[in-house]
Amino acid sequence: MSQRTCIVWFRNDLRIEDNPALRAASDRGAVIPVYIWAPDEEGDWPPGGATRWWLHQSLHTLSKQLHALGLRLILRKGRSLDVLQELTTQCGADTIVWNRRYEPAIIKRDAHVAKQLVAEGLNVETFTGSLLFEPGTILNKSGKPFQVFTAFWKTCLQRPEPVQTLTLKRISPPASWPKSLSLDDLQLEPAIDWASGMRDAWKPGEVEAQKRLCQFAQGALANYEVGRNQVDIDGSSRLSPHLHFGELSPGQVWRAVMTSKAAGSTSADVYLAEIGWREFAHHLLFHFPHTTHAPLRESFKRFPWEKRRAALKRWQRGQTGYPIIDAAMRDLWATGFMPNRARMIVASFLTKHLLITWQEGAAWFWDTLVDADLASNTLGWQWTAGCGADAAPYFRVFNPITQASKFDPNGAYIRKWVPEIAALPVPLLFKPWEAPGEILMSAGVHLGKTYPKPIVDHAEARSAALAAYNLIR
DNA sequence: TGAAATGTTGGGGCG
DNA sequence: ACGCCCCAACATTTC
Repeated sequence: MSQRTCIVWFRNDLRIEDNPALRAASDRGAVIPVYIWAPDEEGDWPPGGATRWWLHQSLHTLSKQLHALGLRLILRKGRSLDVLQELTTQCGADTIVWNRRYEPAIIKRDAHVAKQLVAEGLNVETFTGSLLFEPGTILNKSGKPFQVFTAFWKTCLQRPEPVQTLTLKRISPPASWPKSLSLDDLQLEPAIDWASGMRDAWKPGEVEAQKRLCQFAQGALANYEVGRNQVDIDGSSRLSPHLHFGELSPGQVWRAVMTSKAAGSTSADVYLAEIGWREFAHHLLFHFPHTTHAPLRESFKRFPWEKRRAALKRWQRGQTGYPIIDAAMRDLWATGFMPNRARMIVASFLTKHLLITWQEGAAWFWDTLVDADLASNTLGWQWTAGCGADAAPYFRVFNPITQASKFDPNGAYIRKWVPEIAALPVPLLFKPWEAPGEILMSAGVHLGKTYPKPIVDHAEARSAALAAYNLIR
């Protein structure tokens, strides 16, 4: 009697360890791992440039890992349902398994795919693989979704702890392998090579993700409460892209924190709460799928956003004349990343100083971040703009000078990314327009030529933002 | 997971 | 010694 054959549909779960779908498949019979490139099934959010670059590297390492287990990663592109149907027929597979994703367009697609496959007599099993808590299961006393983080997270923490880790026992290949495209056929990498900054900053893939997790849990975690805000030394974990692509499961992160020497400290709790925000974002998107493009708070539909093409471009390229903003935006452009503190500062600047819609900011982040995640991106931008769940009050306008002096006190971050003003001393480095002529001269800075004058005046922009927000109160 | 304006307090200089 | 003013430091409120 020939063994059963099971297709594992890999998506944002590009790992071997603690992978419920892969584990289930290996228990069922022979395993055929598949990745299908289908960007036009992602609704209004096809993967951006940085995401595609990362995905290429991550698929490469996953493929190598599977090879070491005696398997292959079958790569395909096209309509997911068509590919899966073709493969099940070709391989005589009777079961298709995957770990669930929660983006609105993907939920719809997956439901359709599952329905069709089941209608053909195939077994479909799906799993919770990228979240600690399944969306829809964390509700308040009246059975509604939480819109305030602390209440949400408190409820999560009362649930049984995620303690299990799934490991593979044995895994067997099918009798024969179906055809696969080569990774280059997917054309994920940029035609013009702009990714050198990303190559220097990142090592995608499960093995490196595990290393970074280990390093973080033994190192920066202990000082996370303070360190996460220090953009100059970067005390953040930098695990977000690994989590987004599922190279790590949140359960693995959870356990690494709980078994580290920092376990139980305030820093450990603060870090776990960040994992909690990730959960919160996914749950919110699940309950309020329209928030990817519309504000959660209805009143913000009336907000007088301004169309400022030129200003948007200067923000995107790090040419606003505010050093901390420009440093962060150039960091993003070069490395596909920005520390969370910097994200809040630049997001506040775009929406409040420039009065440009958060959707424009979200779109830019979507294209440039290696950790671009629809749920987190949506929550983050709506939070900053003041129109989302548990949002920052509308009158909270970050002062880019104060923020820089607090979180980049020596100016190291600014000097790294805005070298043309590096010779200025602090605190003038944070506000070059206040520097006396002779200091600018000796630092080789010519405002308006070698570095832009500020795009707006802070005090004026602040009161304009407050006035605009008053209109919709 | 702010910033700025306004209010209060208390030490020290000074007439 | 005393009151007055200045002002830094801190607290509160307002946006």
